[in-house]
Amino acid sequence: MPELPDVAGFKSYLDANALHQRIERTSVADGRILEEVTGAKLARELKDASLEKTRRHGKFLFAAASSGTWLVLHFGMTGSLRCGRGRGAEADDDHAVLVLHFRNDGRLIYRCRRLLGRVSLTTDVGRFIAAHGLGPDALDRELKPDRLAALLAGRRGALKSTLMNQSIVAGLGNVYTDELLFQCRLHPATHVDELDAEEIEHLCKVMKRMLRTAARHGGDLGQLPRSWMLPRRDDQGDCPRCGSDLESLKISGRTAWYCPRCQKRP
DNA sequence: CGACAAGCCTGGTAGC
DNA sequence: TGCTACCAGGCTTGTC
Repeated sequence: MPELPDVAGFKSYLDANALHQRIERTSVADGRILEEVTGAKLARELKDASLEKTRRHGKFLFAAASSGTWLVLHFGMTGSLRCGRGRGAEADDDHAVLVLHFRNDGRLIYRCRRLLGRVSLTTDVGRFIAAHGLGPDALDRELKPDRLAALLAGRRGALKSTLMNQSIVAGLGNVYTDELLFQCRLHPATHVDELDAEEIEHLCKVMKRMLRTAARHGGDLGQLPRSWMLPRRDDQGDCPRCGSDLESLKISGRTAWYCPRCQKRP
């Protein structure tokens, strides 16, 4: 379930392990993850180049190759990165879908168990973001409360699905949206048009704080504050605040977990 | 065996 | 009437 904090973790991982190494060859184990690019083109563009720096926007990770192109990684629900060295580094990895083999015998492995992730190339990150209709990154400094209010203005759907809409704000998924609603004490069925300006301002501040905290830990659930609901988000879970059993319901086809006592319907 | 989880795209439709 | 926003369904596969 890679959302913004998890992708931020992949970014740090790639930065620490896979930059400035010359790429000898690229292999694609399953072409279904490729978007508007062929395996042959990907290999051609990356051969003899090295990854020099990375950028993240929402749930997308971009890695600049020295050849001038950007490798675009989206992780779907089950994607992740891993680096290996030596023979057999990916032999034990059934879900290695894309592998960059470096000259120094290291490799960057993009894993994707359910093949819902996407790999692409772009020459212009800004244009890619615009073409995919992505809204501002949820941690963008320019995304202040009044800007969020403007983005939500005129919307009438459920707040939860609206926050998960990547064309409005990029980065939040099902899991962190539940946590955000929990921290704001908003019932998951709350609709956007029920919020006043003050509530949107609070929502914005809590969203930033939550995502910054989670991103610092690379989305590692074990390191999140004890006051958070997220690690308990299942039918065994109880509310870290009041101890009530957590409940779930479906909002736009997605499971929403919440505390029935702390998150009252308005 | 069928249900379910997740992100996101598609297509039908509800609502202004 | 016409457009947009909304939402259910499908993709995918491992797990229960």
